[in-house]
Amino acid sequence: MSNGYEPSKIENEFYKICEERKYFEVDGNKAIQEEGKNFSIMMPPPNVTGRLHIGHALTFTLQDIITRYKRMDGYKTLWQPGTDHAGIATQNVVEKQLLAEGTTKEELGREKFLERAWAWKEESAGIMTDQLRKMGVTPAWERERFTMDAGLQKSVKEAFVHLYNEGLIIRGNYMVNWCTHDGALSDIEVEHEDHNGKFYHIKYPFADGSGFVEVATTRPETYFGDTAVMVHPDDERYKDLIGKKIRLPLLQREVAIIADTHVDMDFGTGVVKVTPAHDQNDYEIGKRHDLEFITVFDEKGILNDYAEEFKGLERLEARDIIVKRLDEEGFMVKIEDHKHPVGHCYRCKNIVEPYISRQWFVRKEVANKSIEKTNNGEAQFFPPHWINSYNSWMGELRDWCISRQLWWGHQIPVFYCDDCDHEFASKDEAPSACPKCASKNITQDPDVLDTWFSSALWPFSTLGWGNGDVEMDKLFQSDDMKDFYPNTLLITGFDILFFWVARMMMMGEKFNGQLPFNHIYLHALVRDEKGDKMSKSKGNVIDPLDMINKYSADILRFTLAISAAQGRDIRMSQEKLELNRNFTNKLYNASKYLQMNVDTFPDMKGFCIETDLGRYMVSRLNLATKEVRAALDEYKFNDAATVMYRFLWNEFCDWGIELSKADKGSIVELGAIFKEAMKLLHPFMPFITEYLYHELSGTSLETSDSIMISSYPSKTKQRKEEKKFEIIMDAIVSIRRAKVLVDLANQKIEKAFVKIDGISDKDKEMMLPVSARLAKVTQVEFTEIKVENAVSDIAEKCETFIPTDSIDLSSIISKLTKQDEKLQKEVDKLNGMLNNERFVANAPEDVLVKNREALSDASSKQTKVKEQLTSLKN
RNA sequence: GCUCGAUUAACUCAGUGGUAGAGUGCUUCCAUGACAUGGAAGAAGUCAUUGGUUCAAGUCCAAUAUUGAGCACCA
Repeated sequence: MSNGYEPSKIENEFYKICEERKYFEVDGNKAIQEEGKNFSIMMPPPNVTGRLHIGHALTFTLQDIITRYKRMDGYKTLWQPGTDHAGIATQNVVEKQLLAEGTTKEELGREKFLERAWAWKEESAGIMTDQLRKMGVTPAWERERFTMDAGLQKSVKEAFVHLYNEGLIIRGNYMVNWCTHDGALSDIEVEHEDHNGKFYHIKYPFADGSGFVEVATTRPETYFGDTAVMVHPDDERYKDLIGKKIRLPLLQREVAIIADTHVDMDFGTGVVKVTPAHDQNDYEIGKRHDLEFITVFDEKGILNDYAEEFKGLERLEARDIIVKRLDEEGFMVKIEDHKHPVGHCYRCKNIVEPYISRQWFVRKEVANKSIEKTNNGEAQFFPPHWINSYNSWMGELRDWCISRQLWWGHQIPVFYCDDCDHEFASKDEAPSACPKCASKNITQDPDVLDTWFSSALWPFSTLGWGNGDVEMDKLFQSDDMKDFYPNTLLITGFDILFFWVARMMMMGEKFNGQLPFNHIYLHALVRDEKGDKMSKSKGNVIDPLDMINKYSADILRFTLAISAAQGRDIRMSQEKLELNRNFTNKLYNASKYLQMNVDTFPDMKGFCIETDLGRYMVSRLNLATKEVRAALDEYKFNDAATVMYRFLWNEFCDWGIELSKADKGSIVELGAIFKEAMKLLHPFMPFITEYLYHELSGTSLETSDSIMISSYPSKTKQRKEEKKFEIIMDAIVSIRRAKVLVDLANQKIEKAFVKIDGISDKDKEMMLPVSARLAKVTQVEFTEIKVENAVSDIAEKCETFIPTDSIDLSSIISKLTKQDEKLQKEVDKLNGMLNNERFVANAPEDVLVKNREALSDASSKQTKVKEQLTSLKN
């Protein structure tokens, strides 16, 4: 072990071996699988052309920890990997590439463009999954899927056609969110952000020439589509104007002044232009008042004939030109600064327009049963408060716009007959004839589905649902749906609760009659050390791959896990990584110590631990095992990691190893215990634990099984030796404290006396060499009485005396006085409680017992302190 | 505006009605044969504020303040 631990080499090698041995697959742990124990978790498919970022690192680390835990705990385990075709994102990347080559997708044509997109997908797909491998994660790679692979194309069609035939997918002309670059977007794909815009006050003259009203708008370029002007019916200022006609500025078109309570009299001028084809509210008003819907620009945002002299201009570029003309013609009253929210496309950041368009929608009723079942507790959120967000979003659910004007994606499986206009949905790739008139002239809808439509099916489409016979034998086992649906757990970020989780819930329930998950764990955001969001523009991005190179995957994983408290954002910093690097260093050195003394160590299984120290450490390991399991079962990753940090460093190293220096016979046992602890830690730090385990066993991964398919520690019983060691440790600390009093803290001293009651002679005998070694005293002696001419320390379970000629009385007196004050406080508090009749009457028995004991301990300790003080003062 | 969080040691954060916890940092000391990426001892708290429930509140309830997120939104 002398040449040190080289994480990068070990991590790559070990990963490769384990993957080749198919440990990650469903039956990778066949030898330890227990009947009826199944565990399944779906990887949220990252974008196929994406790059690993710190958020991925967190989510996949947590998923891997749970998966490895379950796999070692005897579960038949499926962690389903895959990537997402990410419609808009990927198409935009390919379009940019074309642009750089001086061409466009239109020039290329749909078929060639798709070839390009597939080629790009093939080229970059491996990058993300290779980066995942660097993290040391263990999904069942042989079952890796892509949301547009042949099988999933089938299952998407299956789902679509089913919903279509039930009338739950409909096509209609509605107002949608329109990005002039990316086309229709669903409501959640629009990000609202405050803009420092302008408020343009424009004169709208009466048609009869008798004056004007002042109308305020933030989007003057839409006024060509005005089909009314609106005031509040109760507004005294404008009451008489209702019914009057307005002639729109620069145009000959006349519109009526109508009244509607939607108007806020106190905002702006109280007069509102109504543009039903370009504003969500106006759309509703237009329908209410039976107004004309005039669309003034095309799908690319280019103004049309209605804009008359401005025809051909782009909507946003036209704004200033229009305003200038209005001003020249005397229609402009004033321009104010105005802060207001503006919707942006979540992919390209373009300003989104409300736009009337014919699109496909999934009706919101699809979700009804999933909402009901979620609230009946069929699926459980971690942390639980997320159900509130889920419910509030579900409560305001609107029809989901699923058609996208893209080429990259699942083309909508609806066909139109060119001859009889019949419309039908079909699972066939290319239906040959119209089912109504048998015409062969049929055309498929050119649009594709929202990426999230295929993602919504992920928890079951990957289990073979709707896949037909595509790669049946390779990808699936016959019982997959039975074994793995509902998925045991979903781990993902709260940022895609609506995009993805809610949609999976509705689709999963709809097609399988059961919600797709038992547990849903939503993790928080990873921020920088100051608590700021990481972003490229701020330059505060921590790249997980850099951190793996600099530290190791183990250290990155452990740091993320120990920071992952439920419901709280994670502050990531190099400092934290360094602390955990120190921890791995500690583990490495502990192994080195063990091996300096003994060459190889047995496994705990079937090995009898006989020494006092061994039995004590086993007891502590058992406690740690119990706590780690409990924490993992509740997805408290931070608690589990903290328990192991504490056990391995503060208990095993600080006490176990140190005590073993006085009892070399126990070292072989400590090694066995350490090896078991490596198994406990393995899900968090898979590589160094594997390495140390084999080092200490005298084996190697190349020639023997990995601990990742060995049984997870399960013994949780505690032993009576704990009491004994509490006393020993108390005595050692007490002697060390007493030494500080005579300024001999780290020097070896000749003699110390310890006064302990209620301990057997045999235990005393065992204590002597141990305490002498750890407290650095040549000779420790027991005493029944107080030792004169000595400094002393009063601990929980004992008193210590160090004889000395030169005692600095003042420092000792001040220490004892402080101790006395503290004890007095404690005694007072406990007395107060125990003298309170109502407390004694109401508190449970165990609390009473505990408090009585605490009181008697505290007051007997205080008595000793007081005695010391008196004798010193005399 | 509505909803959901957060507020605990100098810092980062745990905390499950029953005497307030960890790591880092700080103070003092130690290069002892696993480890200075280390070891020992210690100091450090009005649990944001104010009420309430309870024998008992950091923990439950209400209000306030500060702060973060999500949703909605005024042309």
